[in-house]
Amino acid sequence: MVMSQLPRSIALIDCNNFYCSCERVFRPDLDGKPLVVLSNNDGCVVARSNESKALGIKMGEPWFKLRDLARRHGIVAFSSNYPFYADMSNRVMAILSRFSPVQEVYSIDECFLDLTGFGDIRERACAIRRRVIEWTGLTVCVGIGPSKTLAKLANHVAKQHPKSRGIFDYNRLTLAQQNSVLANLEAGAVWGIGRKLSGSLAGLGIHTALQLREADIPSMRARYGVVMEKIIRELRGEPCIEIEEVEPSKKQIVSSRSFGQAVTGLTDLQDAVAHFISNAAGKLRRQKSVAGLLQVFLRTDRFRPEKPQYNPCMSIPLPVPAADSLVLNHWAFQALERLYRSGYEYKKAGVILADIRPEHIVQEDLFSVAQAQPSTALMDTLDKINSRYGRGTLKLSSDGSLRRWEMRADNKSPCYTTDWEQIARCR
DNA sequence: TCTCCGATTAGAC
DNA sequence: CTAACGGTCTAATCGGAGA
Repeated sequence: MVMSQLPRSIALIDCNNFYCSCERVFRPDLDGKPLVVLSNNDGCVVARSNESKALGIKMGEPWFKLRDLARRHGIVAFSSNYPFYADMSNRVMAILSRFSPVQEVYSIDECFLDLTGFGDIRERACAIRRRVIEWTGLTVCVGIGPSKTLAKLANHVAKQHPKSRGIFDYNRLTLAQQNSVLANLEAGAVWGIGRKLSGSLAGLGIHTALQLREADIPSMRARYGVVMEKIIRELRGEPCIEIEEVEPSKKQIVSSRSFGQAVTGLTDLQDAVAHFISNAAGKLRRQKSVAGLLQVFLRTDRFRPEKPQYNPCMSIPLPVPAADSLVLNHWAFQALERLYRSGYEYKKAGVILADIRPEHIVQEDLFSVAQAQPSTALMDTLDKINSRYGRGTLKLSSDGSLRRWEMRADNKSPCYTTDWEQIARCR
């Protein structure tokens, strides 16, 4: 017997204007006002409410260029509050996970659910929306399609058309309707097609998602590689990108920051680097890995080309792979001392942990005296205390005591959901 | 000539 | 008042060094 394969129903659920909506949940007085949330250092716009989008504010725009517009329209700008958004995200993801056994948390505000085989998909999508709004105050859109790429695309359509009321199921369309949806979408709206690629595609006369779907796979693959082939196949309804239920462990961990003010002295840089190391090493230990390579880099202000520029970087292969903050910090300081030149205004610094592998298969140096990683126990204790009493309760003595490099954050909301002290402070 | 590596690029959010 | 332009991550690709 030949079974005709029903298309899979993959849903992409995405919170609308996530960071702005989080802020609004606890500030209903801001309903109807244009809101933006700024990146670290209050640098760029990374989230906009509908009112801000209507004012023509673009994603990633530098905030200082918008000061005038902001004053004229009473735009409210929040500094980003990541612990708060992360907590709200966890709540949303926990709710969504009840609607399917197969979930991939794709980003802080998005996840894929496999809804294949559930009876009334549209009813299920409605239930998802209702539940998330009721339990968190956040609004989500649900896009459904036979592949992740088409689910993303359906989600995009759901967001664009108020008529869809937040839900769009590509699988329910006739072939003619599918064609018309794709014909009305720019190729650049397809997941994986960014600025450069849409420009290049336009040169080939490919402007719409429909034209991209119809493109010749062998020649597109020859020109652009495997990724493009997968995108085209997925647009044709052939799933090529699997749902990843278990989060793969990181292959690289970066901790870096732009400074609130230019930094010139070595001690300030050491202070910042110690902070980056404890942050990165903490993440490394959380995923039970060790790093074999450490990189340290410094940056001057690239937006001021008239000032002397110096952007050095140093890689240190570690004699024994490590996750110990003290060990990593030791090597980072060695690198920093070699990189540092006085007379420059540093605007950013960071560390990168690479060559990452699981901690348990670490091969000890054959000839070293068996010294079972001296401060593993110390790091263990440090991690436990910090996770119980809050990040930054215990830290390296050289970490963050000077804080001259600290970021700008002029309008940060309280950590409403994660910090009792700050909850007490709101009315 | 082939392979491996680091650096660079492109994309996502 | 002024100056002010993010952070993390992956995969693919490229080009040079070394086998």
